[in-house]
Parts: sequence; C-alpha cells; structure tokens
Amino acid sequence: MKNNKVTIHDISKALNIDSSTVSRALNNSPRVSKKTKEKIANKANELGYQRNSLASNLRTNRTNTIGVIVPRISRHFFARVIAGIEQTAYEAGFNVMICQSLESFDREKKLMGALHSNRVDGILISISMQTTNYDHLQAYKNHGGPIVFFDRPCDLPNCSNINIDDFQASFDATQHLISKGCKNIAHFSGPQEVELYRNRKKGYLAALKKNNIEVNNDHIIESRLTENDGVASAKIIKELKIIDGIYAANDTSAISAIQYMKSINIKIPQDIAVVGFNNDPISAVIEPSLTTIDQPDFEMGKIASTLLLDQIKNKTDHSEKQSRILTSQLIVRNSSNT
Amino acid sequence: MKNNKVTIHDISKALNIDSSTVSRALNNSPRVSKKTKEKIANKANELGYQRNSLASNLRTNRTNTIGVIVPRISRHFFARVIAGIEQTAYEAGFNVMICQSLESFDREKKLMGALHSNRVDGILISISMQTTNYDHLQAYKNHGGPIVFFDRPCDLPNCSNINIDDFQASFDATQHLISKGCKNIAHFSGPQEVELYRNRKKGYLAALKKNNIEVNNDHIIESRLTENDGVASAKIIKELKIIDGIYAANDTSAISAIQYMKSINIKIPQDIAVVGFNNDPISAVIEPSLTTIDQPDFEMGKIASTLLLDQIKNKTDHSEKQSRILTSQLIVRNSSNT
DNA sequence: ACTTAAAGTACAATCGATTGCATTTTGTTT
DNA sequence: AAACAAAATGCAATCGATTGTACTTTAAGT
Repeated sequence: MKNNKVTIHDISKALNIDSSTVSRALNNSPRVSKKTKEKIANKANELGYQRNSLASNLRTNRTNTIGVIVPRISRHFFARVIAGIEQTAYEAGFNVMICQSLESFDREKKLMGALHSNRVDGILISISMQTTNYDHLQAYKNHGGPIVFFDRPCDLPNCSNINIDDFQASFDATQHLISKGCKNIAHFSGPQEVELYRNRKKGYLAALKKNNIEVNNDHIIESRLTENDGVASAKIIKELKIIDGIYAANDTSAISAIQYMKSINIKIPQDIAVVGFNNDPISAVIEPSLTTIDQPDFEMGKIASTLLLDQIKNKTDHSEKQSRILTSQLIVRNSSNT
Repeated sequence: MKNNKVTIHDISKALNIDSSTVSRALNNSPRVSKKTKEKIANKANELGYQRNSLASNLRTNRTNTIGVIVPRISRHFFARVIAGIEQTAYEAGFNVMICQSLESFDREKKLMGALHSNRVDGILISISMQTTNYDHLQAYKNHGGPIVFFDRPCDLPNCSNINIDDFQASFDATQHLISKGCKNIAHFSGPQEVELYRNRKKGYLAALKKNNIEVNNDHIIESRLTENDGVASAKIIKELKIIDGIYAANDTSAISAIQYMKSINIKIPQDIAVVGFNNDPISAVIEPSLTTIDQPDFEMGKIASTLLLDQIKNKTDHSEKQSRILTSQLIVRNSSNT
C-alpha cells in the first residue's frame, strides 16, 4: 500500500514495451507512433504514474527550476516581485523555489548551498542585510549557474543587477519635503553595510546640498528600520525638538513613527511631515496616509527572471552583465501635504 | 569555465581513493578513518564540491524536503504559518519548497504534480478556494507521501487537519456585536464551496439564534472577500439602511468596507460596528482600529509541520489522522467599541 | 613472528529516466 | 513479390551518489 512509486519500467512491463519507448512516448517524441503513445498514456494514467524528476534531471543535467532568495516573503514588495518572477517563469515552463533568508547571512549561505545542491538552473536573489561576504554566491556562480540580483545591488563579477535608482528616488523624496517648506529634515537610514541604504542616504544628502541646507549628522538616524526602530527613532526626533520633516528609508519605520508621534500629539504633517519608502499597502490606510516611493515591484520580478532565463538558455557563456535601473515614483499623500 | 560540476569521482580521482569511500567520508561514516576524511574534506573544499542532491535523493529515495502550498504567500496569516513551518522543518534538517496556488485550482493541480514529481517527502497545504475535487491530492497521497491540511479543512481519508474552531470564533465575534447592542448584523461570507466559510457562517447563524434574532438572508452577503468585494458589500449594506453591525469573514473585506463607509460619512462604530477576521497588521493601524479574530498562525505552522514530519519519519503506515483544533481569540478594538 | 579480529578501503549493483545507435517492422514502389 | 526507405521500437550506457559485500591493511594478543 505504500512506497508504490510507479516508474516507466512498471508501464514498460505492463505493456511489454521497452522503457525507452515509454520514456519517449511520455515526452511526446515523434519517434513513437500515435497508437503506442495512447496506450502508454492510458496505462500511465491508470497506474498513477508521475515522472521522477530526480532521475530525469540527473540524466539531463537540467532541472527547469530557478531558485529565489528574498529576505522575507511577507513584505509586500518582495511578494510582488515574486509574483512577477513566477509569472515569467511559469510561462517559460520553469518551476520556482522560493526561500527566505530572514536577513540572516548564515541562513542565506545554507539556502545557497541547498539550491546549488538541488541543481537549480539559476538563482535570483535580494541579499540579506548582513551579507558583506560573497563567497557563497561566487561558489554557485563558479560551479552552479547564473545569478541575477534584484533590489539590493551586489557587484559580483558578470552578474546582472536590477534595481531602482535609490539615489534619485531619495533625492526626490527629500526635495519634496523641502519644497513643502521643511527646514530640518531627519533621515531614518538603514545599516550602512547595505549599498541600497548608502545610496538612499546619498540621495538625501544631495538634495540638502542642492538646496544649500547644512547637513546635521544628528539628524541621520541609523537603525535596522523595524517597527521598534521607527518608534525609537521618533523619540530621538522628538528630543531634537527642531525636526519638521522625516524621510524614512522604509515604510515600516515611517509608519510606526507616525503612530508614536500621533500618540504624543505631534501633528502630521503640520508639525512634522513624513515620507516613507516602498508603498506598502498599509501606507495608504494609515491616517494621515503616507507619502512614499512606489517601486515597479512586479515588473522588477519579470525583468529579473527574464534576464536569468535568457542566461540559462543561452548556455553560451557570454553571461554578459545586463544591469537595469528601473524608475520609481513619488506618491504624495497626506503625511506631507499641508 | 562552465558546466564544471564537481562530483565525488573528481575527488576520487584526485586522491586516488574509491568514490565509495569519498561518499562515506563526506557523509561522515564511521567506516572511514579520520585522516582520509580530512584529506577528502580538504579536496572537496578545494574543488568547490557540492553534493548533487538529485543523485543522492534518487538513490536514497528520500529528499528531506517538504512541499508547502498556500493560496498566497503575501497574506500575513500565511506568511506567519510558513514561518512556523520553516522553523520546525529546518530544525529537523528538512528543506521547504514554498508555492502559491493564487486560489486557482489549475495551478494547485500543477503544483501538486511538480511537488510529486520532485519527490517531496510530504506536503502541507491550505487548499484553494476553487478546490472541490480532491483527485490531485489523493493521487499524491496514494503514490507520493503524507499530506497535512491546515487552515482550510479537507476531508481526505487519513489526512490530518489543523484548523481553528471557525464556528466558535464566528460565534464569539457575532455574540460580541450583539452584546454591543447591534440588532441587525450583516455577514460578509466567502464562497460556500469552502468549508471554512460555511463554518464561519454557521457560527454567525448560531449566535443569532441563541439570541433569538431572526435570520435575514439579505443580510448575508457572499463574495470572494477581496478588497473590491468589501466595497461592493458595503454598498449593499448601505442600501439596506437597517444594518448596525458587520461581521466579515476576513479583514481584507472589512477594511475596504470601513474605508468606503468612512468616505460616505457612516460613523464606525456608532452607526455600524465592524468585526473582521485574521488580525492582519493593517487592522491595528486603520482608524478606527478593527476588532478581529487573532489566530495562532505561527503555532499552526509548527504543529502542522511537526505532524507531517512525524508521519514522514514513522514510515510505519499508521498514518493515523491526528487533527487538531486550535483556539483563536477575539481582539476587541475601536471598530466595535462604543 | 603469527594468528586473528578490527578497521579501512574497494568493487559493483542500484535508483529512474534519457538517448545514441542498432534492429525490427511497416509501407511504398516497381 | 522483391527491394528499400522510412517509421517504430529495442538495447545498453549513462547521469552522481549510495551501500551491501568482499577484500586488504592495521593492530593487538600471545
């Protein structure tokens, strides 16, 4: 009653047809007559045959599977990217293995190993915040297959990167606050090991400079941008007393900051205007609704996986880096609209 | 430079040691001397060897991988369940393949086939809304491995189900509205093919009955409970004119309904009190904050995967059904608190 | 030094599907 | 009916790792 896995040999025996013919029939090879194909298909169905991909992939040295590693699937942005990836992949007949690193370097390393070991044909990854060493990525690149990075840039040789222009987006966000009359704008920044956050900070700084506003390092608050960090950062802002605008490098921290500030009667946007980053669904619902940066998430997933699939198909080791920078958009809502 | 996959045979040749010994060494078998193990480990490292799981799994007939199918990974509830599943699985040395059906029966069928074909050792699934035929599940159960259902019940023979008591939770939610003085309570229900929604409806009906409130079928609005459905349902409510309470079978529809009602100046909870289901993060942020049912999502994932792993390990085909009903909790917030 | 048990290593079959090549069957042409 | 090309099927090696059994080396005991 158990372990009754059906193989092509079972079909082969049942019909007294060689297993090679069975295999070809199931793969719809033109070398098998229509009649035999039907017989085999029926028998396969009857026995409940399901191809053993392990065997098949071992033989063909192809899994038709791509691996995806994101920090956390529950984040709206990543969920949307994954949706884009899956759509493209499924259309191309590829399976997708989704994994989350939970921002842990160790986990990311293990996941890379597991994907490599499972011989996925390629990997799409948004590296964890802790990732500063790329050996595990290089190892897969050397002996595994192509890698395409998205969202969080990574300068591994010969690997494409799909990102938005974080610098520009941040510049726009900050400029927006300035144009709304903010004079002392704080910035909630993320871990500086992460290029993405460095770029966002640069955009913020550039906007200040452009407007001849002096940079005050006390106004740049660095954290991991979690919910708790948002509240903690808001407390610091409050102590500074002088802040009239916040540009947060993600919505999560911006939202919890808003909630905290509301609870202590700071008026938004009158006292302090706030701009976030990501356009999380929650940003449209909170009151006041949050001005934020909308990224082409779904499209990013589609482009990243298209690029990866191209590299997988053109085994021709051109592996030319084909980085793309997508444009994001400032969505002005009430948290910055006086 | 490419396709340079390293195998145990490469190591074997390089060291002039039989591949069987290499295999045993890499698996830390006691039959290989410490010295040889070291030599092999070093060489493996040097060559960038990564075990080919396809070959290994084919031989051992075990993948140490479980498959997970959820309707949509971006829903907070499912993301949390997955977190619980992954924690348990990783501790047990299992990999997890995450897939989303997007509520499509066809996709679910394909995913089951892919997981089966990849020989996952077992499957955890929350079936799609469209799923009323269970042949694809039975097929895997017959020739593949154990299945455990979570969240959405499914009565496949010999399969465990982990759910919350939807009836009781709904009863409590409705009773809460009644105790707050609501006389005409509407219910946003989901597709009636789905047992879960039938159960939630039953709980609603039971609470009315218990309080001698007559059931009015016009007050039960059936939909797929999407954001748009929430708005549409709210419009119907408005036309009824008489409704003073809504119990929605999910937060998504409740939240969009609240937003719509606010936009047309219906006061919540004064005019209409609202209770949702799921405790999405957004429910705490919306104003008024949403009274809802909190489910032990993370725990559900842990229990479901523990049960599955047990069945995988005890190959002893006991496969005794071990269903569990977890208790959920009503979280009272402002949308129902006058 | 010699036997013998224990430790370490090698041989060869195996998992299930694929595929180049060989062989058989079918069908067409004369 | 013979001849031959084309179509259909069969044979056997292969992918990379595992594992029962057989063999060789080491070490211990006397």
